[in-house]
Amino acid sequence: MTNFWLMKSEPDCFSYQDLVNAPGKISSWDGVRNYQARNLLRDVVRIGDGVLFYHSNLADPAIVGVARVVTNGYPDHTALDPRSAHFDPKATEQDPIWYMVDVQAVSALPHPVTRSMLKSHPGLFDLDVLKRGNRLSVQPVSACHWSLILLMGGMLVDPIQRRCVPQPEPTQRRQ
DNA sequence: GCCAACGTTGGC
DNA sequence: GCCAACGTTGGC
Repeated sequence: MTNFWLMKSEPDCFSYQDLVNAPGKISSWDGVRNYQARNLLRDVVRIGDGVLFYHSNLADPAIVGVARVVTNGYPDHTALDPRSAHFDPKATEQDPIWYMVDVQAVSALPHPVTRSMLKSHPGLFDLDVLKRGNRLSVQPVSACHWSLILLMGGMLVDPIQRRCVPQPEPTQRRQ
């Protein structure tokens, strides 16, 4: 069963283009230091899951691309490195505390789906990232929201599920 | 175990 | 740059 996620990153720190430029278009998603997100990365996120790449902390935050999870969760070794910005003195080899997955860029959205676009779509009123004060850097996305956001971004073929994106049922039909 | 203080996130 | 929301820390 494929699950879908939204992952947030400040593009000044790590952008979707940085992921595209990485060897094999793959990078570890390291530095997550929140227990709720850690639990998702360690226990729930799985190889093959789809990722919406969200650029945060901008004048106009936006979902800009699709990525794929290419590893299950494994210990985030940057927590053990005193030189790392994400060093955690409580982490040890025996108890790494923090976990990460690797993600691979799949396709940029033909056009970014901005936060204001997300907010203005009635089908996305309950999207987690739009909720006030939601700071979780890894958030679950429903299959419906996933498809809808791909369509809004101009992507007609789902590159994760390898099929046409299902068109939403028209709510009204002309005679 | 409570809770005030503090640091961080991130939209605006 | 402001500030609300949230998570963590640490004194008690």
